Amino acid sequence: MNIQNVILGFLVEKPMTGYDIKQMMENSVSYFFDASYGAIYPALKRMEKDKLIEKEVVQQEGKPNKNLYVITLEGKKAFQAYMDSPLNPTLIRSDLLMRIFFGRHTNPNKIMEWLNTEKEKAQAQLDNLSLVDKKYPDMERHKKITLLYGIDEAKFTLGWIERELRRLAEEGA
Amino acid sequence: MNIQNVILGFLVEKPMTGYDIKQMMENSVSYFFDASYGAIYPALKRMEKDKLIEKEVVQQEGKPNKNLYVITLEGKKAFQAYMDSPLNPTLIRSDLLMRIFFGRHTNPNKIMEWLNTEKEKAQAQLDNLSLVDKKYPDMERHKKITLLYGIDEAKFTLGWIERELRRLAEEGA
DNA sequence: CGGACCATGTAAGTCGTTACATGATTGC
DNA sequence: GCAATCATGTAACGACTTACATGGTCCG
Repeated sequence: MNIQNVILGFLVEKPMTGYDIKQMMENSVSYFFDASYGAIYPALKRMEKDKLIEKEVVQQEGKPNKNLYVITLEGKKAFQAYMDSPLNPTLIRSDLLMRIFFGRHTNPNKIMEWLNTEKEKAQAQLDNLSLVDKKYPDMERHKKITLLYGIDEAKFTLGWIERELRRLAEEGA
Repeated sequence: MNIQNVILGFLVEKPMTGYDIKQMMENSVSYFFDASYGAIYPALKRMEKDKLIEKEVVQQEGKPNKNLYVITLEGKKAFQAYMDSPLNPTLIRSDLLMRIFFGRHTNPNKIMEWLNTEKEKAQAQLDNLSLVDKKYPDMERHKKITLLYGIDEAKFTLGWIERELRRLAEEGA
């Protein structure tokens, strides 16, 4: 999976601008994929050149013009090829776990700080996704599956962090 | 967190070769960080040039020579600087979730295939980590915390996958 | 005698990120 | 008046991965 596959996936569902795509990603897949504008815009250019998508300039009053991208037949085929290709392994890179792993070379307070930082993030994630879930009760089946996964995962992470914090507090006492 | 920080962390604990470091990573932090030889060896060279580590060539009989790397005082300081720097956010990139997200553009069988592929991986992860846990009962505290996290996470993933598989089977029936 | 393990390295390519650059409107 | 939102883009750089290259020992 790369940025191109993801963009194709969104454009299969409806035409969008680079800006739209970024917004979409942020409030739907951000907890398992993210991309910057610096990745999205060049990708769109490349894909247009490769005839996977077509640009349609939309004039707007009081706003800058938009480049609305529409997927082509070739683009749809490329997306299908991605969906038919072998599954790529999940990538995880956790600075928190790495630091805990080397935790004996720091003081316990720092570990608690890290855990608290991460706890807030997990809580924010949980709140945000729960809100999305409430806001769109008729969400498409598959999108809902991943959303619920995100919620479950945030709860799992939160639970783990809280248990660790409690343990560290007890040991410190 | 980058490869250099991680290498420094290992070398703080004891001198190692590039090969050792790779082995270590594979059976301790591989479920939240991984690196290839193509990343490790160049990093070691760079770090030696930067005086963070020193090379000691070890002659061996019947085996190729080893480059054993020892951390310097400067290296230890660099590691401490890393441990004192702000925590970096966890990075997750899940092809499985992305494909499920776009799952309505494929057939249900494919989704079950993906889930089964991932289930086997999670099971292998769980078995492997459980074995490590059993094998080293006196593991250093912090390393054990991350190991137990890995075990819990694998169980969580496994549970989720199994629930989804059951749901899909029921709906398909 | 073949595969697994030990051991190190480079070159080319991929795929991004960060920072910079621009500029209008809307709401507080 | 200032921040946020809308909207697009580039240049420099970073941080890898993959494939290639080499070669010895140990075990079944």
